[in-house]
Amino acid sequence: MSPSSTLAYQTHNHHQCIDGALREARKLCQQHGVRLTEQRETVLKLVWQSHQPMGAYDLLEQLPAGRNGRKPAPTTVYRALDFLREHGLVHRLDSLNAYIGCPHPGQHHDGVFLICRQCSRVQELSGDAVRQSLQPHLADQGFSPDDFRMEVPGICPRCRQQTGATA
Amino acid sequence: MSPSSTLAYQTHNHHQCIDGALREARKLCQQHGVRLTEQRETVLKLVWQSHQPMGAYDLLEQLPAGRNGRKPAPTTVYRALDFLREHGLVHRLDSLNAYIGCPHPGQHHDGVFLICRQCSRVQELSGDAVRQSLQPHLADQGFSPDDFRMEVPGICPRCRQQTGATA
DNA sequence: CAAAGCAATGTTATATTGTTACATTATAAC
DNA sequence: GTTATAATGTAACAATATAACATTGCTTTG
Repeated sequence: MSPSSTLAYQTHNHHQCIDGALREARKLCQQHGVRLTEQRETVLKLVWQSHQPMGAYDLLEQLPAGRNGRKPAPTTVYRALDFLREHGLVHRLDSLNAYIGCPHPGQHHDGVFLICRQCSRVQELSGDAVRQSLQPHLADQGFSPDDFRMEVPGICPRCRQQTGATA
Repeated sequence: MSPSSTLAYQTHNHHQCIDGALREARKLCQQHGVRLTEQRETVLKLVWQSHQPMGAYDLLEQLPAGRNGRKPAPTTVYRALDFLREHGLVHRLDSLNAYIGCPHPGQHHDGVFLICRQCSRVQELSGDAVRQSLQPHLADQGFSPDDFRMEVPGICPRCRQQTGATA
């Protein structure tokens, strides 16, 4: 696991996160034989501007106007997000209607997302433990899962320190 | 765990599910000292008409007109759903923007929701196993979780039999 | 290179889901 | 009964997402 994947709740040089994400993205798209166009890369950069998930319309607002000088329409950003999600570069957080960059694209597509309800920063963990623990119960039910994504709201270490919250 | 909580993917007398849910709801509301008004009960019944989650506007369509003969507004159904959720009688499935009755209200508020992508029926399991398996990793991160709800899309035993799907 | 075919983007309109604010009515407490 | 509070009605609107069709731009191949 790359170092950048455990940094959401620590001070770190975020440029490295961004650069790493873009490098990974270019590599993966080349491997998959698909095009990381300028717009797609722009949206990916916008998603990666922080470890906080971004709404589609927030991203839209930040997209630069096209050559005609007009602001892009929602479709634009949704298409870019669809592409990035198909190739595992971005995740959608259903509990927030928001999107966040994947710190280790191409490795596994499951994941546990720790979402701080205070600062809204998100840390992605591997979903392996959850999958393991769940598998026997699913077998009991005869249920065949597609994936094991999970969103866990709570308080991150940083915010707990600052506010003194204990729960 | 009551028998009704393991029946979503089996043929069963669904009236028992409905009756049980209403009985439980009345009991719980009395215990909590809150009012299960007619509208709230109506919405709860509508949610429980099947093991398939219902969208808020689907519920709204089925709500009877008031004494003035006019159809209720969205607020109406959202308020009822908010109430039912606050008291653990109904869950919201974020991945579907839809609502489903809780088969064991008042027991635990976590849960794993198996969602069949074919028939869209939902089976709720206990979230204990998931919580257990995740706890050490959360401790590693210093993260204090609020809850452990999880939505797992997949294929239920019934649909797998019918379609021969293997994955 | 030119033309064809396909991928990506532009454009417009609309669907779906959910909320805010304020008025009115019903229930409970005194 | 009167008052306080909870519940519901009503109207407008905000936020998120999709559909349908036109246009532009790559890229492949003759």
